[in-house]
Amino acid sequence: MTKNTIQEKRMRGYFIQAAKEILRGEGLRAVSVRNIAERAGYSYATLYNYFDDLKELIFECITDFKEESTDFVKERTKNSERGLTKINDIVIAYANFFVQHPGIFELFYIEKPTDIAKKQPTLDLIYSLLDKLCLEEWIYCIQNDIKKMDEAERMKSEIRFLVPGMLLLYLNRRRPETYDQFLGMLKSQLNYILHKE
Amino acid sequence: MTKNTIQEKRMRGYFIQAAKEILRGEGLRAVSVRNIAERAGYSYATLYNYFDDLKELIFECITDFKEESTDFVKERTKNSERGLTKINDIVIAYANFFVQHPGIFELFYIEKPTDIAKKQPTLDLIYSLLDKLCLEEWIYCIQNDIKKMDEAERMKSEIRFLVPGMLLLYLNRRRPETYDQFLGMLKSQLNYILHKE
DNA sequence: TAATTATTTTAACATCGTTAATTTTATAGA
DNA sequence: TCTATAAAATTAACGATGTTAAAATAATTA
Repeated sequence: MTKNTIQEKRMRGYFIQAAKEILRGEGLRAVSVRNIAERAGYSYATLYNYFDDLKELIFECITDFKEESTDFVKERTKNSERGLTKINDIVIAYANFFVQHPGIFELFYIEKPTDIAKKQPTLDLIYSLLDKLCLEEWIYCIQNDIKKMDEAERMKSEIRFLVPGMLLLYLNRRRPETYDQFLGMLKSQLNYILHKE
Repeated sequence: MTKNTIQEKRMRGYFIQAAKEILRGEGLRAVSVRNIAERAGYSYATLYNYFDDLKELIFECITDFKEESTDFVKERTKNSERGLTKINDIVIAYANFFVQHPGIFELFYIEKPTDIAKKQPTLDLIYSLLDKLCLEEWIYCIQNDIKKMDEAERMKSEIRFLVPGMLLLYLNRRRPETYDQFLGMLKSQLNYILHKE
């Protein structure tokens, strides 16, 4: 059944593209089978010729968005001074991406995968995304004796929980209330984690 | 319309009770109007005589669960040595409560309030819950010169984001994979936050 | 007991994801 | 080019969902 022909891939692409547009614009709760199909220019049942179910389609979007976020962060930090400064900037850019696309945050961190089996790699992808974005700079820091290995590990761990935690409270609970406050808080937390003695 | 008679309150209580049972047992996605009403012994439309909509009922449950979590934490930490040790224990007990009741975590931190206006106090409640649980001990620490005021503030802030962040990744993304790993990580992070110099 | 009010229930609507049956389109062989 | 067959897309339908309006029942009052 999985012929994976060019046409088949193209069709999948149409639906994925449509789903991504809705996700980006209106978030996860605005997505529906009929919604996506209409935007893709097909009937709702046609979708099921190319995806097992809606979940499969949605999770296809994740890998796409993962690359978008990676590009976004890299573009924004390509001129940052190497080392801790760059790590700082990467984390801020990463958080910024999700503030601009709350629907993608939902997808990455909140949406429950009902059937976990198949998507384990996808979950790994998300969990290690921020780590991967920073990896190169952490290596740089260790090689240049800016931080020790175990220090770096602890900081990575702190940041790994800090960012989703702050985003969750800001995007879903509006705490703090303004973006400026959010950014200020993130910067101060980061500054403290990275530069404490 | 809001007569608030005893009978009216009783009726609301029946529905709230039913909703809480489902939330506790099967989580938010298992909750439905017909579901709750059946468990409460009434028809589904009767619910709308006592609540504007399902959301209102669900958010009523939050205040109830808030007290349950407070009791849970207090009971679990009443014998802890005062000061940083007790703060440590409170945070761990708090996290533990949500691990045992993931549906309540969803309600507290994840579920999006579509109409924010009315529930602003409820959101404050959640945001400051852990802070409140620890407040007494932080005062103790400051008064006994264990920590300075600004140090304490920074630690409170770190913990405020750490706990939801870790819970989000563990409960919704199964990272880390086992509860033991989760607990170990939480303890090590807490230990570092509270005792770093 | 009769009339009125309050409460509860049933019926209905629009939406959702998904499947089966049906129609349309494309392909193959003559 | 016409026809038989395979592939693809569409419509119809099912069982859910939250919510509202109309109908039926129960409680209260005169």
